[in-house]
Amino acid sequence: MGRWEPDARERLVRAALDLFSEQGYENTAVAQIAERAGLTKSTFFRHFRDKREVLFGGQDVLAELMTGAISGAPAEAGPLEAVEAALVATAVTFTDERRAHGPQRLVVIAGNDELRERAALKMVGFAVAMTDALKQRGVPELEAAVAAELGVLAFNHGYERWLETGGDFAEVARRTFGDVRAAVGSLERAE
Amino acid sequence: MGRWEPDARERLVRAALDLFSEQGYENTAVAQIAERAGLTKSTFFRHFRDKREVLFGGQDVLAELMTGAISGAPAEAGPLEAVEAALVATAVTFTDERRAHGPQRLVVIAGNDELRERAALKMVGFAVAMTDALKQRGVPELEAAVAAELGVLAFNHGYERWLETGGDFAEVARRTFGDVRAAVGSLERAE
DNA sequence: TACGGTGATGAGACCAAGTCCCATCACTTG
DNA sequence: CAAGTGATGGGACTTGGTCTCATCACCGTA
Repeated sequence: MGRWEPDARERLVRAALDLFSEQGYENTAVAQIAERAGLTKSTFFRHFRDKREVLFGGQDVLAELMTGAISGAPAEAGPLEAVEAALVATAVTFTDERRAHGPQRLVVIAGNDELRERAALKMVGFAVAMTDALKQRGVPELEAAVAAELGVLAFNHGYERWLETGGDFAEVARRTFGDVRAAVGSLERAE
Repeated sequence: MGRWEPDARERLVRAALDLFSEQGYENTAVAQIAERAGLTKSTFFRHFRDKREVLFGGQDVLAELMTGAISGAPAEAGPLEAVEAALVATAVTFTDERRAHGPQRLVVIAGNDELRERAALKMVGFAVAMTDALKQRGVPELEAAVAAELGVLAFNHGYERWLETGGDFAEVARRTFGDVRAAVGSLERAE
């Protein structure tokens, strides 16, 4: 796998993130990102399906980790325990490097509709993946959907918490999921 | 408000829906949709923000109905009751005409990533709107988020059910939301 | 009946996203 | 050292989306 300047993909991500922060997402052309990374437009689209995807690389891995954890959970585990295992399983991808540009990334995404749209699709993807994995364990459709949705909610809140506080993501995820479950309990008791 | 051939907007929707069904979303150019509707590309983009939006018109009205119902719910109502009221409040928009092209619309959306993306964003929009409205009632952040998410889940399942069975959407929504709440209960009891 | 105002449309230039195809270059292997 | 492989460069091309200006139908008023 020959190549001259290594890490083309990461250089593109860095360049994109910086340019988006400096001048906004829509004022940045793909050609400009490629140029700053010392590459061309062609190469950019060889690494990323489209302009948005440069900020969402590796999310398919997360979905696989989640479904794997749910399928591999002990038979006695309930749906919510399986979902918690799914969240914990994603912790391996939450590296220091990822934490470094996380906040910058969130700001950029929040500031643009196209990017929020892509983010929403990714979350739906997680929910669908977990729902299917739960159904495969014999969990009824609607219970699976609810459990998965709670999991996604905890994942998002946990991610933000992790960016603020740092530490082990598995720990943060477990705590956040516990908070979500407590919130569910409060709702049920409320009437 | 002068105009010669009336209902330009609806003609565009019809033309788009038919063309998407016949040849697929990505094989259909905006110019072609406009042509079939007896209009031009310019006019299309005057009615819809982008090509996707032709399938999602009027969804902002839904969000307003939801937040309105939550804000207007009696003070004694718990978060889940308020969310149920939000779902019921959207029923006024579920007309026979909407039910007529609903299934066709769902098939088209399911067959294309861009459209699923837009649909996902709309659902997130609902969730955020309901969460904010609940927080304004004094519901804690996380409880509000959970309640809103359960509401969106019920809304989606309810919509599909309504397309299959017909009848009053308010009725279907109430029943579906009840099912979702029951599923939550099962999850809690499961461990 | 003639007039000007208003709102919706048509027409076309223009830019950037994304696709495609082919040439080229670095590096590896026999 | 030659052939092969994988990543890149470059440019043509289509289409989504924006923008500006001209045009047309209708409405109210004098």
